[in-house]
Amino acid sequence: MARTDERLKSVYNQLLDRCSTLGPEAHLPSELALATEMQVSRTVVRSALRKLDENSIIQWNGRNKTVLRVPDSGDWLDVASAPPTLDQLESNFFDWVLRFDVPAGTPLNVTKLARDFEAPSHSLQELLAALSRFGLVKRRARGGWELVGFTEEFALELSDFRLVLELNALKQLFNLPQDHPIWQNMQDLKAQHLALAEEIEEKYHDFSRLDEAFHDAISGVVKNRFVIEFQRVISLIFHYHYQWRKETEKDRNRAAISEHLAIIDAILARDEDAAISAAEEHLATAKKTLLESMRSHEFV
Amino acid sequence: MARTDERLKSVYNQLLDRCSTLGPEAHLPSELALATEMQVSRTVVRSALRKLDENSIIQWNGRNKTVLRVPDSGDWLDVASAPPTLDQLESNFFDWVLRFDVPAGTPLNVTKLARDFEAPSHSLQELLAALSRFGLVKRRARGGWELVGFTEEFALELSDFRLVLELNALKQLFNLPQDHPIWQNMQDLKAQHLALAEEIEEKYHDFSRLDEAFHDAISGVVKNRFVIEFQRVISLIFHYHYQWRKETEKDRNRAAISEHLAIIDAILARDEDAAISAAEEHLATAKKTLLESMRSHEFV
DNA sequence: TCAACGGTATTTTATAATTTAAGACTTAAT
DNA sequence: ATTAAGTCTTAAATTATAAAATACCGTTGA
Repeated sequence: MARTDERLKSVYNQLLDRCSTLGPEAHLPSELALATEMQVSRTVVRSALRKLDENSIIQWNGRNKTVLRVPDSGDWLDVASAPPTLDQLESNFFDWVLRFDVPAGTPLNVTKLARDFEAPSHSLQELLAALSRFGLVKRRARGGWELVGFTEEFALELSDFRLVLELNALKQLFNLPQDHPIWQNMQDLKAQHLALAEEIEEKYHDFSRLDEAFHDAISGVVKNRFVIEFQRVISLIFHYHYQWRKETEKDRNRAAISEHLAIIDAILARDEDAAISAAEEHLATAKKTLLESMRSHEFV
Repeated sequence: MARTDERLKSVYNQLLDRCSTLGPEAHLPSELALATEMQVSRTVVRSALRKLDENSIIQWNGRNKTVLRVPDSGDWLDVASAPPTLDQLESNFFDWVLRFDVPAGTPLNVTKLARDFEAPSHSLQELLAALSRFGLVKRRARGGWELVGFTEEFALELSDFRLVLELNALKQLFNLPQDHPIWQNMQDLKAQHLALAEEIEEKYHDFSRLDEAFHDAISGVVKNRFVIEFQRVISLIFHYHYQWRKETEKDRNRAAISEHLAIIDAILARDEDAAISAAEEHLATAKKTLLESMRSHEFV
């Protein structure tokens, strides 16, 4: 019923390492120096030093910290595996929802999810609170959470919003100076697309990576925290979605490559109108595919 | 270390009310009926019934629940005032940040904020987690939170994003059928703007409400949960910001009214290009004002 | 006979106690 | 005088736990 002493253990082990390399009789640096180096507070360093003193590995007396003996292998504490970060947790969550086609309206059990994802339930609560802002989950009337999930409506709205953001990015792209790296980046992407088109029969799986790179390149020109955050969620959802909907992957990717190339060519030709209409077309296809694959799975 | 029994107390009191009106000898409805009516689980109803039985206000025996006596005023339990909802909490938070010009980088103390806002610290945590998605606050390296806040950069990005969203809304507006309520709405708004322009000298304070109504009307045509959520945050920030930055309010509002009218006229004339350029102009002014008022406060 | 009801047991949620960690301030040593 | 160590207060993170929700099952009575 308190926080874990993982940090203490970690610092203790790091100090053991230090004692090993320094050897007996050596003196350890100041508390502050150690704290800064190990990126923890002095309190933790002092706790670890006290523990080392108790275990007679060092003798600690004021600012005098003398190594008594070289620690042996049994002295190291095994530090529990760190819980997943919020980003990892988010990925896990999307992964779970899409992999198991979790239907809309499913009640989300925080405790169970926390167990499954091996995360503190408290982090789950936070993740759900954050996702509720995007309308992906919602709070139930008398406590608990519920998946709103990937309904058709959600997919439509997601795609529409993606369109707004990408067209905006595209417009901004044309205002960039000639020496901006984006232009070279587009040349490179064109080459990569052409290369993949050649070998689409075998390597069609590689498209997913290229797709992400392409959209990231375009969206990346917009330096706006709101756009960036949304883009993150959008690409996460598209990414996971396509990962579990692979029926007509080859054909779909072949088509997408030529659509990408149309956009790239328009960009390289500095033809804004052409680029925008090509992008509109591409995103319309993406929307259509998303909806079709959802329906074919009797998803929702 | 458990949830509060506020719900139990509330149900207990409601049952007391019922006993009062029914009078002695009367029978209470079934557990399920009571639970459905009071929007709680049967467990709570049963706990409350047990308590009433223990206090000899009713006699409870299986499905027989007889009122023994009319409760007197001392029987009612005083139920603690409900903590603020997440929406209220959010408003309180913005209010606090802008009212006190809380500078960027300020560490946010969850416990202290929870005390100040009289909310469970757990709700604060949730709010911060959600706001971090909009880049308003961020998690610090070793625990805790920090206000990113209303830096100039933030304001710029906010305005830019607002522009993207509103122009998008405006474009969608022109696709709406002739019998859509928006057109009448615009007529009404025009009248209200003209009326306020007449009396701007005295009533310039009323503009803030009208401004919100105008922007809400335009943004409201977009039925997209992502847009709506963002719009909500954006208007919240603009709202609070203007509430605490009143220097040149009269002039600013006078100018804004005529800009609004330009947009409205273009909309009513079904002139999309004119509407868009008028809106671009208006939002550019809003951005300029936002930045100026921030600078004049040596804000940040 | 069967639908509604109450009893019981099992989750699940929300909260607060608890412990670790952080940080501010004070004192001591070089 | 400057830097480090000691002391103490406060905050954050996590778990233990009571409260509430819910699922299940036997019972009652129309």
